[in-house]
Amino acid sequence: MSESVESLGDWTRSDWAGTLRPTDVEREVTVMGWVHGRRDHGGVIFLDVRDRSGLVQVVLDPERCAEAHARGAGVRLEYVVAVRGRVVPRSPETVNPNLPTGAVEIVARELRLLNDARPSPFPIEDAIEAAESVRLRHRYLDLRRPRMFQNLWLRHRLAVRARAYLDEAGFLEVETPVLTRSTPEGARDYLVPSRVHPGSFYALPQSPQLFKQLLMVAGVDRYYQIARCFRDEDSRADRQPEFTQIDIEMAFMPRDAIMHVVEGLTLALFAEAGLPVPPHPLPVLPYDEAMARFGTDRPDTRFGLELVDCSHVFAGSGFKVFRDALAKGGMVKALVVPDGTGMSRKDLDDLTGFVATYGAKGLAWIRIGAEEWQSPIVKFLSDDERAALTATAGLVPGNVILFVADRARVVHDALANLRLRLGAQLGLIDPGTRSLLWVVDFPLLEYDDEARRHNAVHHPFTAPHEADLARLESEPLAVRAQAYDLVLNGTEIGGGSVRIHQSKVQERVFATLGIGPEEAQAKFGFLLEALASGAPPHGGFAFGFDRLTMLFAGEESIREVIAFPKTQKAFDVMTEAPSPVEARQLRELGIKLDR
RNA sequence: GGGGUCGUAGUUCAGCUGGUUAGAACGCCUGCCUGUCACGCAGGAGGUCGCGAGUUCGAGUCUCGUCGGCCCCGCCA
Repeated sequence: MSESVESLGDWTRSDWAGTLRPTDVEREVTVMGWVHGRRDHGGVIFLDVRDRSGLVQVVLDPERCAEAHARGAGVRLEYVVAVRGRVVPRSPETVNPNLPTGAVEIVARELRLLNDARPSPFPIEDAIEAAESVRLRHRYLDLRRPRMFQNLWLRHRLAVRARAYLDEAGFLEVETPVLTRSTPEGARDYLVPSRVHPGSFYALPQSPQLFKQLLMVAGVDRYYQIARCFRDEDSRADRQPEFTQIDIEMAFMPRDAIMHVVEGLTLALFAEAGLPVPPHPLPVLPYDEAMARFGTDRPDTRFGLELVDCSHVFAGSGFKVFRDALAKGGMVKALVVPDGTGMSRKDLDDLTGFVATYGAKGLAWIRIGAEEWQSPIVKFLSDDERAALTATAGLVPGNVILFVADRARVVHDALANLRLRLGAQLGLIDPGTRSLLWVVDFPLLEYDDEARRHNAVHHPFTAPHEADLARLESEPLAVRAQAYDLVLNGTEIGGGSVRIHQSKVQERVFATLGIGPEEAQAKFGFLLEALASGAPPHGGFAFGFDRLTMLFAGEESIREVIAFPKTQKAFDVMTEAPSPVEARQLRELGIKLDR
């Protein structure tokens, strides 16, 4: 076929294929795109020509234009064509109501075959789902599908809107280095060997965190960047080794003012995505309350089914599992399923297996009947306990109450995930509603049992609440951070904090984290020097841009909103990266492989 | 690192209790067809059943290992 391929010549497109309407009738148009469908009736041939806007039917009529018809005989699916012709109305019985362009068609006057194409490994259709690895291997074909183009388009619109919004608010987009310094905090770094410094490595940034703080010291005052970030950790449906943040930092702003700017941007992005703008100002939920009510710092508040703390009920219980958990400083919490009559014994067993993945050793349950309680554990409960439980949990017949007893961490983890599963399973979530809220007042530090030291919950540059600062050394775990997360439908779409801008405070936090002065100097000396050089009060935020776009697009994986994503093993099946390199390249870098 | 699940034609899948020639649809190729739009009709090509061992007279099917995709735990803001 390739010998019949023609040049584009001086043709230019006059119209997108999918935009033609009856108002275009009688116009001479030129459309260009891919052959999406071909119906050859021996005489007349119909071509569906597709571009990113949609498709339009082209008629190749041997009586009206023999040459175009002859060319059309050799055309196959996904060949690239340019068509010149007249837009005509279709006769009433040939109108296709399933197509936006279905009331018209183009009668070809000239057809140019711009390129041929091998058969596509999968149909270019939204409705037909090919295996993801096949789609990724031929991503350029996958992206021809309307849904995928819509996702790219939405992502683009959101980026444009974010830039416009921040520009109007006085922010500068500043690029920060991609080749930077490894900092052993946080996630594993992607490393890049240095040729001119053998044995030394750059790290790809996990975020531009330190650079944006330095820009505040520099007096930029308001910075943003749509920044690529890298983390060498295992992927998930919502995690890729490289991902994008809308990264923001601003100076001379207290926490609430920063949150106000971020909130304004978020609402603007909702509008840009064509979604109803959530009620605002947004609800603000303290971390402690989020954990108590939902067991997680990113609650999905589209439905109830909140956790009920039953610890006080079982303090001296005859049920050993509960009593022991409490004696060890743990807790007993429960979910009350309003109508559990449809839950079988097998359903309950499945849920037990489910909570086990989060470390819960069991899931106790009681089925509240009109006459009696049905449960393997009911025989251990006293009348007083039953009365107290009924009052605490507001139990009524038909309920099923599900308990987890363990350390707080396990109880919350298990019940938070169980709550989400039941919410979905019981149809408690109205897919039309959206829950957008702030979670604030995170603890500054958490205790790492294994390493036997304190870790920063957010990162080590997060400012403590001023009121809590005095307790940093005496009661470190009681110190709240000036940090804030934005949560949409139970997914964290971004987070930020007021940063420490005084080197004395930064040194105290480092000390509490067990980072001595020498180590701090070695790892973050440049930051401490900058803080000592007139750093203004400042803080910022970072949106997970992929996640945000995913949620707005209604997709279940960020791979659907990333043009060229990697597999779970961080492999690019199209380019086959990563790949082995030439021995010479390794020699230049001074690298010897074990194998 | 661990758990689950999947892997059969280009694609999506079926393939029973292990049984001799591995099927369907779509796509592809050839021919026919002047109003279709999931066009239609006739014919045809196309398979390392992911890979490797093992059990067996015999393995797509059973066992073990291994590789890969996806989901999850660990890890990770």
